[in-house]
Amino acid sequence: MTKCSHDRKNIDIDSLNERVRKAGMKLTQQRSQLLKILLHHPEPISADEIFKKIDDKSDGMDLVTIYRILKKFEEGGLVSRLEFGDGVARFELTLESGHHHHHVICRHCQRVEPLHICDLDQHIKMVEAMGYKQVAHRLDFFGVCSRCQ
Amino acid sequence: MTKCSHDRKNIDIDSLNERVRKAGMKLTQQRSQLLKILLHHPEPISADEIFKKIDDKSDGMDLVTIYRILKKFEEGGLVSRLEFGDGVARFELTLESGHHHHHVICRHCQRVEPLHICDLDQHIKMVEAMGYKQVAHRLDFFGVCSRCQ
DNA sequence: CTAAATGCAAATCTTTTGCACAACC
DNA sequence: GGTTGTGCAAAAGATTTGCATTTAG
Repeated sequence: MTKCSHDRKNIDIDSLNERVRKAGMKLTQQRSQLLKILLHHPEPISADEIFKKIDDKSDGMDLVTIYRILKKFEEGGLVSRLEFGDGVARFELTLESGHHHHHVICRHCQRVEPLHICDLDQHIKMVEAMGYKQVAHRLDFFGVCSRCQ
Repeated sequence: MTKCSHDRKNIDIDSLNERVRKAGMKLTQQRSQLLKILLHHPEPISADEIFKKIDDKSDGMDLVTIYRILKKFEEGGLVSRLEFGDGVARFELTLESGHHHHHVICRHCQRVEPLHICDLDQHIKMVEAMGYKQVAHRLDFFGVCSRCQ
């Protein structure tokens, strides 16, 4: 039902690296390392989680650097910042060409699953009718997943 | 178009106080003061904004107390916690009996406007079909409001 | 009276900033 | 070579916790 893993396979490190350069950023060892982690992580991941993943491999990269790269990548449109309400920002690769999805978050285990439907045209039209331009939206579902019930 | 101010008038301090007691909490001076502020504030408001409102009147209540009350109120279902992505949690009174609304946030001035339509039945059914129980959702729109364009 | 709530101080957690050094193009 | 990025230390901002004192019921 979800196309997540399928989509993910269509992104490779090379095209990501190219997107870094296209955005006018230098491609450092740290940045490609971070891209690899994002690419292979199935769910939105926080700066600290990334840091711990790297730390385990005694292959240092500073937490500060992670924050800075994530901010740069967000500005460059490579990653999207998500907040699910627990005070920690999580990040995921922005898929190409307007691919757009939402999230289902388990209230119990915090696991995140993507939801690949989005039919909010009438909502968006209404917001535009209220006078807003450049309307974007965020839609998340919270529930208790089958494993946690 | 929005029913916000209308709905708000239908809530009075007395019924709020009653909800505090029903939730098994003591009704302190600080709590009813906080309720009044929430009642008369048209948009979701942060703990610090509440603190400053009170501070202006030289009528002290500790910031810590505000955080503690808001957490209690959230547990008791009196207020809803919202996060719009700037790292600050904002709160609003939970309107009674399933009244449900969303938000339109101006990317420029951060002003929040309520949106009183919600027609996501098919989305919710889909999430339930994925195995989730107790499905709730959050939908926010971001745009540039007419004043800021 | 007694459990619950508050105030104050200090801690914690996430994220940001300053500055010297290193790396990419 | 010069701009851009990184590491380290320290700061900043939001939120939480410990503990003694106060207050609602």
